[in-house]
Amino acid sequence: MITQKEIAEMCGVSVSTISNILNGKRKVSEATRQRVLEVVKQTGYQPNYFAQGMRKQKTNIIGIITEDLLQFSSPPIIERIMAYCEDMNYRTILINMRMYDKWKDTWYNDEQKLHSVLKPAIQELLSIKVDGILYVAGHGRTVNCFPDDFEVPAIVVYAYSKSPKFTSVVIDDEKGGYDITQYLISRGHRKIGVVAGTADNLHTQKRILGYQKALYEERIPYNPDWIRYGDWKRNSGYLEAEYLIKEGVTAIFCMNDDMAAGVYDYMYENGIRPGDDISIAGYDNMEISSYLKPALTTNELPFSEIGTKSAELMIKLLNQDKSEKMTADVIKIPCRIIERNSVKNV
Amino acid sequence: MITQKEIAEMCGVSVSTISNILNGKRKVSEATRQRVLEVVKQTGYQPNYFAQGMRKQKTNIIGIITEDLLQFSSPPIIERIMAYCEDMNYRTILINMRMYDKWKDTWYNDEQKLHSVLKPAIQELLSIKVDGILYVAGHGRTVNCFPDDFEVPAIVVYAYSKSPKFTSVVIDDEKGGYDITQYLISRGHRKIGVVAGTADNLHTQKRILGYQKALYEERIPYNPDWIRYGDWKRNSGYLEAEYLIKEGVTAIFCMNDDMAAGVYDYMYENGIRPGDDISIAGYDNMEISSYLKPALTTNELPFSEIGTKSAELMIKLLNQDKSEKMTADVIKIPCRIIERNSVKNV
DNA sequence: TTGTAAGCGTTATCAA
DNA sequence: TTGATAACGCTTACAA
Repeated sequence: MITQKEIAEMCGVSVSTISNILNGKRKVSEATRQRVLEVVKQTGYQPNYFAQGMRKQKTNIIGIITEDLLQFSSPPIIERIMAYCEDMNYRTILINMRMYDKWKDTWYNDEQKLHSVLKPAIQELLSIKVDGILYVAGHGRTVNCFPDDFEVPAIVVYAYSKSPKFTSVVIDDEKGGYDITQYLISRGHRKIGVVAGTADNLHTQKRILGYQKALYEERIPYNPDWIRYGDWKRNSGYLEAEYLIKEGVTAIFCMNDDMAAGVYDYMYENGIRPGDDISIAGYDNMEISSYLKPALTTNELPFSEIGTKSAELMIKLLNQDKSEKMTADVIKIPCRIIERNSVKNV
Repeated sequence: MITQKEIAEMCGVSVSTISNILNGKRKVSEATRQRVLEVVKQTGYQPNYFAQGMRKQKTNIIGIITEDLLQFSSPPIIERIMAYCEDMNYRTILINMRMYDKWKDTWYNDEQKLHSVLKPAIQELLSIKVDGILYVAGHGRTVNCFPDDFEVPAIVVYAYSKSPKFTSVVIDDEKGGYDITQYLISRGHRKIGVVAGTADNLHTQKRILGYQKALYEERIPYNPDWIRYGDWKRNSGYLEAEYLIKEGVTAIFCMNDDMAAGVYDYMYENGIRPGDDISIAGYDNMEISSYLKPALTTNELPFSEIGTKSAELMIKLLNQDKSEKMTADVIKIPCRIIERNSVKNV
């Protein structure tokens, strides 16, 4: 690994001159500049980030902490964060806490478990002197990741920050629920059942709010019995379909595609044609939604936009004056309806 | 960020004493040891990895370079690498080259494109003084990632290293093709068609070899016309199904689940019952395989094992004597057949 | 048993 | 326009 010292020797100048040239800091004669840059190019010299970071106390590195890399939301979010940072000449460093591997699904609201792995992760990033930290949640909820007096710029991604000191970037679930319901209504449906997620889930709650809002705006009465809570799994779509169909709904809004598939299952088994007889809308735009027959109309999760937006905000945070302290905020990214063939006019 | 110097002051000893205690290097009086460790704990002191790495020229960090984090193979492989390294007290650092984002699918055999991003990535890891590098390919093939005289321990994961100097950890495709064919034969099938991947693909070629071997062992004549090359997409399963079925095969081995789904499509459209009338086996064990009706028997890709094995080899490499130079090798990890309902006895 | 000092590769300050 | 030197936080050889 070639160093500035070696370059200096090869050029017959001092290391500070090399450093100055590389950083464009001071006036240097064009002659030496050329000579040095030539050697730098030839040798393929790369600065040592460790040494740089040590000296400058800032590294141009942005730390990313992910709750779980295997969550389907994580890779696309992280990918876009990395892309944006790369474009802006920042490096990234990723710490994967692997919560699911360690605790299955018992950690969502267990602060103790979370902090037992989060604290070392943060320490590591701090010790490495990252310029900022992005916390990428793997499960949407309100999460307490950073202490209120945290000194490094930090943003919470795909979950709501408990502390109002930190900006969160989240899915706009209320709008998502609203849009889907609105879409169904625009196709003439007025009796719309819902296969919701688990009742304690934030996504579930906000999407229901959106559903209510859309009904309200159209002056359609809201019937709480038509909200059926599932567990996000295919079978709970199957189970709740029966109830809703007996209630006489003309459309069913499922809060994920798997449960929508379960609704299809029930319909096929009972000679009801999805789409033609009863309309169905899903959520997530997972692979399965295009495989279903008829292909499922669903709401696409905006992971890429969430990633890009988060990185963008972080870099903005880093480049602002300390004085003008950007106020923390909750940034909501809308979903996009993917129209396929499971919703028909009534 | 608390440093050794501050700890030293708080304890009234020198920094070298602190360092020695922390690294268990030299004899230190139990009294001071206790005192120091107490303060360390209280302050939550964390060593600065930069400084450590600079001084020691070794960091206990393993670099991971991934061709593309969004490939479905990458996250599970990387997850297991990270898990194993964490267990063995190594940190990891991930560089995502994002090849697909940059060049769609035109980069597989374009060394120029590859090296334009790989070289800086390697430089970065080198400058950071990682102890070793794992190269995680996103597309199975023979790849030229490291120069022959590369000084840092390196392993190629999910692809074959062009240079024999480096160990590769790959899927055992030949065994995979063999196992599936063998399985079909054991169910009484003797006329087995294949919907293969693209002809120039390494996975395709090796799986065909396995197919041939299984036929040969059972003295079943090999009919090259029954190998139909697709493009991995669902529709090519649909297209090739027609030919194979007209040829009178009783079973079809598809080299991925998507193409198997295409075969199902053709069968449904033509009143042929998948499983009952003609048996089907897939490959990959993607989500869709359990959704198909009947659920698809398929070969699971051993990403976790590949990840674990790679990390294991790396750490073994790092801990061996320089002298006994472990010989580079090609480690083949077998797939596992997931039996579902698409294969019936004939 | 403990401390001093040099050095890892940079950058910043100051002097020449 | 350039160079010497100190400092960042840590480890280690050597001295005490």
